[in-house]
Amino acid sequence: MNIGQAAEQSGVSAKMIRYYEQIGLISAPHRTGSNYRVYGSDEVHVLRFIKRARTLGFSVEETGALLALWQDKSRASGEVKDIASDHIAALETKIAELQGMVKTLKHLVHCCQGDNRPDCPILDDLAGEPAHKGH
Amino acid sequence: MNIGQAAEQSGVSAKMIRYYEQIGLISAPHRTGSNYRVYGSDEVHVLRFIKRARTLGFSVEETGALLALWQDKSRASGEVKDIASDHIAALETKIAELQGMVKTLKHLVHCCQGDNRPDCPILDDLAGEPAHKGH
DNA sequence: TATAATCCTTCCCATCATGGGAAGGTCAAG
DNA sequence: CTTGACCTTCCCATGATGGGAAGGATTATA
Repeated sequence: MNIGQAAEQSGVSAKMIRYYEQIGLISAPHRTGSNYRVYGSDEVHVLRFIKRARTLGFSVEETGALLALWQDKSRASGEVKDIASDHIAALETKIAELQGMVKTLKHLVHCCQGDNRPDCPILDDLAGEPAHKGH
Repeated sequence: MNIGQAAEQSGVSAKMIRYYEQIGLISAPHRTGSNYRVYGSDEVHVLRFIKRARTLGFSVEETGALLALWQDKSRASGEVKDIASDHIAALETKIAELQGMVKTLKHLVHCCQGDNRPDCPILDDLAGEPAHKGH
């Protein structure tokens, strides 16, 4: 199968398949006499694994670690659990950060009249000016 | 004041100040005879505004729009409110997405023994295999 | 005053993951 | 045998930031 089919079956674009090969995440496939990459179901399976990991927010580097563990028959599941747990913690930190932003912005929007007057507490906040009215 | 002081007083690195100038977010400051950039308190005020907006997760482009509204005395606060509201919606979408990832990962981690046995439901999920045990 | 340390300047490169597109070779169907 | 769809490699762009080199300017110290 050519790279186009492999892309379609795995959900990973042909561009990205070549990129993953280039950075060593996947190994170089066989080539036809005319230099086309040839993939089989094993390779597509690997690509699907990568796609799923990326969808779950693992970085390419983390995905590589998970892939190595997946392909290592004698691996210990503890390592995988650690990677996943670390990733959960990182995601939760990010979520908390975004929630902090939302909270602040909602407060500002709530204070803002949103009419045609130039007075705007959102801009005042950005400019570092003290709030004039509590709520 | 030189760029170093302006950076210190605004919390924006000298590198980024030059970058913001380059992309037109801020205007080019005066230069000394020896080609040093010179900043005053007005410029620092602008940089603080930018810093605050970036901290709240606005993109540089959005920050530029807010900056223009801030500097436009006849602006309507409704425009600002719209930008902020859109940004809140985008943040909330992102948060929901991350929460979805966390939920899936927590489920997988919960199912994983985390011991030295090679059996690992997390990897099985990534590989697209059906789960064997409910919970 | 001479020299060293600290600043400033521009310029290039790297990140991370992805896409766009050009120039050119290959293959299959009509 | 032509046409269109595919493949190849190579370069460039994103967004926001940092690193670092090479060289000029200023400031502090010996």
